[in-house]
Amino acid sequence: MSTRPDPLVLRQLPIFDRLGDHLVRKLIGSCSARQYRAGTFIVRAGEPLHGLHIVVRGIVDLTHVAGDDECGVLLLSARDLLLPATTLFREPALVSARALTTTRVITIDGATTQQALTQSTVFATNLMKAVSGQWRMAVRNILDLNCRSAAQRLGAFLLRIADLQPGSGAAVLPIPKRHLAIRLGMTAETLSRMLQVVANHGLYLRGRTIIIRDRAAIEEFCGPDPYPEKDERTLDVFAL
Amino acid sequence: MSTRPDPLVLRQLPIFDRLGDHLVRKLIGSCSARQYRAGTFIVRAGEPLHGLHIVVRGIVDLTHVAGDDECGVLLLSARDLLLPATTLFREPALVSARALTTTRVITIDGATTQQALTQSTVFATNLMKAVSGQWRMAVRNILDLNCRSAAQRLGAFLLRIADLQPGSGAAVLPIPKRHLAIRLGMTAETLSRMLQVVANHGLYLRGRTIIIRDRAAIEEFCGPDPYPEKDERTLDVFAL
DNA sequence: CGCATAATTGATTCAGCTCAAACCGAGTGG
DNA sequence: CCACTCGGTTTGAGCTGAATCAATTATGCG
Repeated sequence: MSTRPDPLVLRQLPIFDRLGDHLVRKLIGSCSARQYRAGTFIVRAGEPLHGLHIVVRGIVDLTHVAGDDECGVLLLSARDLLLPATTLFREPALVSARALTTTRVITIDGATTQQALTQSTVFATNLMKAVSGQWRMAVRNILDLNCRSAAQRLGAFLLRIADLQPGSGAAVLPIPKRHLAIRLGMTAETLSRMLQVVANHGLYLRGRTIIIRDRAAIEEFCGPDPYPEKDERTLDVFAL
Repeated sequence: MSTRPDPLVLRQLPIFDRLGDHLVRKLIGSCSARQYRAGTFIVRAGEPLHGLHIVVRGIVDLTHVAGDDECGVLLLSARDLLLPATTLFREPALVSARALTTTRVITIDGATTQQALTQSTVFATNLMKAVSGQWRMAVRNILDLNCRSAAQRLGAFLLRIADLQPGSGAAVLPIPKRHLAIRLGMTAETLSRMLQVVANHGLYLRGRTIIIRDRAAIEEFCGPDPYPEKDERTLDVFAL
C-alpha cells in the first residue's frame, strides 16, 4: 500500500515551482506515498487531515455523502492538492474525498509543510495559487449548476475532458458514468437521457470514448462558457 | 468618492494579523479607499482588478450576469477580500462584483501587495487563509444548491444571518429580497412563496426583520447543516 | 458461465420557473 | 392632502426539466 515516491517526478509538481532545491529536498524527504483502490475513502467529512496531500495519479472526487444520496463538488486529478485548507488550518474536512480510480497520493509531513510555509514566501505563494485555482473551479461549478441545463453541463464537461486529453486521439472518460452524474449534479438516469440530447448536437459517448462529430454545434448548444480562461492548467489546477 | 481610510481600524483587518508594524504601515500607506452606491459595479466579469480590494463596509455580491438573468455566487461583507486571486495572479475576473448597499472598499496597491507577498510568509499565510475561507463558502453553496430545497436554503440562510447579527435584538436582512433570491439560486417569486413555507416552520420575515419563533422547528426543517463549523469568522471569512 | 453492478428505458410526479396580473409603499407633484 | 407613478413584492395559473420509481438490458468479473 505504501511505496517510496520518485523524487524526479515530484520535483515537477507545481507547488515546487521556483522553489530552492534545498527546501524541495526537505519537503520531498518528509513525504510518504499511498495507493488507494477505486471506491476507497481518503478522508471522510468531519475528519481532520494530517499532512499536505497531493494527487499524483488517478481521480479523486470530493463529495458530501448524506445517507445514500451523494452530492459532488469537484473531481481532482494528478497534481492537484487534496483539501489543502483542511490540512493547513487544521479544520475538519468539509467534504469526503474518495478515489474513483486507482489513485496514488503523496503526503508531505504536516510539520514540515508548516515549517516551509514560515520559511518560503515562494512556497506560500505556490500553495495560494493552487487554492485560488480550486476556488475558481468551485465558482464555475456554482455558475453551471445555476444557469445551465443538465444537458449543457454534460456537453460542456465532456468537451472539456476531451480537450484536456493529451494526444489528439480518441478522448476517453476516466470515470464511470454514475460518478459523472454525481459530479454534474444530476441523477444517473438523467445523465443517460441527456447523453442522447447531447448526441443530437454532435457529441457522442460510445462506451467511454468521447467523439466530437460537430464541434461548432455542440459548443453552440452548451452556451457561452461563462469563463474567460480556457485552460486552468496555467493556474495550477487540474480539477475537473 | 475617495477619502483617507482610518489606519487604526484597518490595523484590525485579519490579513494584518501577526504582521509586523513596519509592513502594515507600508501596506496601509499605499492604500486608497472608495465608496460605492448601491447597485454600482466594482468590477465586471472579464476585467482585470488592480490592487488588493477589501470590503470595509457594506455588502458586495459576486454574480455572473448574462443578459438579464443573473446568477449569484457569494455575498461579501466587511473584512472580506474581494476577488483576491484575480488581483494576485492577474487573472480576468470570473464574476462581477457589485455593491448591494452603500459600500466602502479599500485598495492596497498591487505592487506593494506583491512585494509584501515576497517578504512576509505571515502575510502570505493570512491571504491564503482568507482564500481558503472563500473556497469553503463556495463549497457550502454547491452543497446547498444540490441537496437542499429552495425553502431549506432560505431558512438556513436567514437563520445564519440572524446568528451573525451582533446584538441579540431583532435581526435584520441587510439586502433587498430580490438580491437574496439571486444569491440563493431561485427567482424572486419562488423566494416569496418559500417565505410562507419557512414561516410555517417557525421563522418569519416581517419587512426586513427576521423573527425566529421556533428555533428547534426551523433547524429541523432546514436539515442537518452539511458543515461542521458554525462560525466561519474564525477562518477569516465573513461572506454570506 | 452466472452473478453483481452499471446503464438504459419508460411512466409518473413534483419542485421550481415563467408569464401575467394585482398589490403595496414611498416619493413626488399638483 | 390626495392622486399618481414606479419599483419591489406578492399571488395565481400553467408549464417543464429533472427526480423518482420500477423494470429491463448491458457489462464486467470472479
